[in-house]
Amino acid sequence: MSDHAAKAALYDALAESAKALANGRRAELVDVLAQGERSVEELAEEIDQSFANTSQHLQRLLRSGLVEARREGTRIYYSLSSPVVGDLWRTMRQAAQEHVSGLEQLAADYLGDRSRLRTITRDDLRARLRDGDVVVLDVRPEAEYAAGHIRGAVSIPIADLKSRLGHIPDGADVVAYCRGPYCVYADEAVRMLQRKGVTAARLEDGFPEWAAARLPVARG
Amino acid sequence: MSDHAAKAALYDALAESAKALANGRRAELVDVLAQGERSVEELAEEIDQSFANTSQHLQRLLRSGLVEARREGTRIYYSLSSPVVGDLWRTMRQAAQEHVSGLEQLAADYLGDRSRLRTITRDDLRARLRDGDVVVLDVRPEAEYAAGHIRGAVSIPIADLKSRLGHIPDGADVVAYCRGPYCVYADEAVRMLQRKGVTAARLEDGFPEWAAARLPVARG
DNA sequence: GTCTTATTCAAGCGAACTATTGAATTTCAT
DNA sequence: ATGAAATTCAATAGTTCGCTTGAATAAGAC
Repeated sequence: MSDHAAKAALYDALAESAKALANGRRAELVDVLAQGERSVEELAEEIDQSFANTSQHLQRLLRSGLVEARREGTRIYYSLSSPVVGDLWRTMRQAAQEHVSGLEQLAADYLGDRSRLRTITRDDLRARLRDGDVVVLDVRPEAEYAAGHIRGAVSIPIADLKSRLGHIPDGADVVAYCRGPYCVYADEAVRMLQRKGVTAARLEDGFPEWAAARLPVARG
Repeated sequence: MSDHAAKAALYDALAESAKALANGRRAELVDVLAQGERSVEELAEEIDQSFANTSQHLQRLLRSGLVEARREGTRIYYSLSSPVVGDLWRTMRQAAQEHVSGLEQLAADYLGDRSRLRTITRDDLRARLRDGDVVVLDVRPEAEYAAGHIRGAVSIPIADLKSRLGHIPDGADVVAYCRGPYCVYADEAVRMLQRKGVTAARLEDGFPEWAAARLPVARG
């Protein structure tokens, strides 16, 4: 093998990890898997695709080594192979945010108007958690809360929020969070709370970013 | 537009930054551009491709927003749009290192046997620079040294090393570095020095990694 | 065993990607 | 203006990608 053929082959292999994420559906899959392991069925539901297509994308991720599979009875659970995969997804998302044109508009199309949605940064939330003057709501599905959440947060899945509004103490200052910057649950929660007269804001991003920043987390 | 169509469009856009890097030749281009701006001609030479093909890949990177172009007379110089692009490339490379199977073999095919090549980490080099008991050699082309180098390093492009071996003081302890972990210049330099009886090691990676770690750098 | 459920496999087809070729464009120098 | 150099454009062909459809497996329940 000539020298530049060997070099080309090496860089082709390095590009494999990018190829694995070079598809919107696979990006969605990784985004969901960053919350914890999932079965094919759950994943297909999350990304609005057929089983066969979802399975195919998962096979591709599996071949790239970025995800792992585990069989449990009749179900197969997929998960990210390591934290570096989450890093890759977040870095790639940030690069897109800074450089891909038209992204803001697409985000607005999906998320709606966020201009009236108060947001706070991780550092702000951390400081306020230390002061203890804030109620933090994890509005993801319960299983995701169990797999890991911001230390001190309470689990109220978005679907249950309406019926549990009474549990929010009067005059509370609420911060809601969910999966990440493009997750709609926290937006919904904040809007619902604001309509009820509760002071509420959303964390700028989600749990994976919190954990990646090595801020305090808890499980179970 | 229905909700899951909007979501799909958003994630498609987020995946654009990965698509831009999802090709070995474009990965090589970004790797070179991480050293500083280059003309199309220089880039085509570096990645062993035709002008037309190189230009095409650059257009694609341009469309993704990851690189910028600047005209100077008859030449057009490309450069990375921001540091986050370098972060993306390094993260993606690390993900490939950890998860893409067969990569080690491909690296060995290109780089040859590295088992006799002493390597030192960034932190080690930093400590030894503080103690002042080491000669650091930047063996990249001179223009790359000028665009930025490890503070305290001396520029001896690999092509000039042979004729300047006399300048290495007797009994010196040398560390050579170049573009990154898969750059061959430092390997060559260390081998050449070791044959001459000089104690030499290569930095595990290259200048962009040093700079990204916010270790001391200099210019000019 | 048979049935059911979860997942994968296999084939097909339109779309996008990649390298090649040769012509066209832009800028500078004469 | 004319010519030369650097780069891009346009057309092409082979390859891979991505979604659909329907059949095939694998594991557990009956």
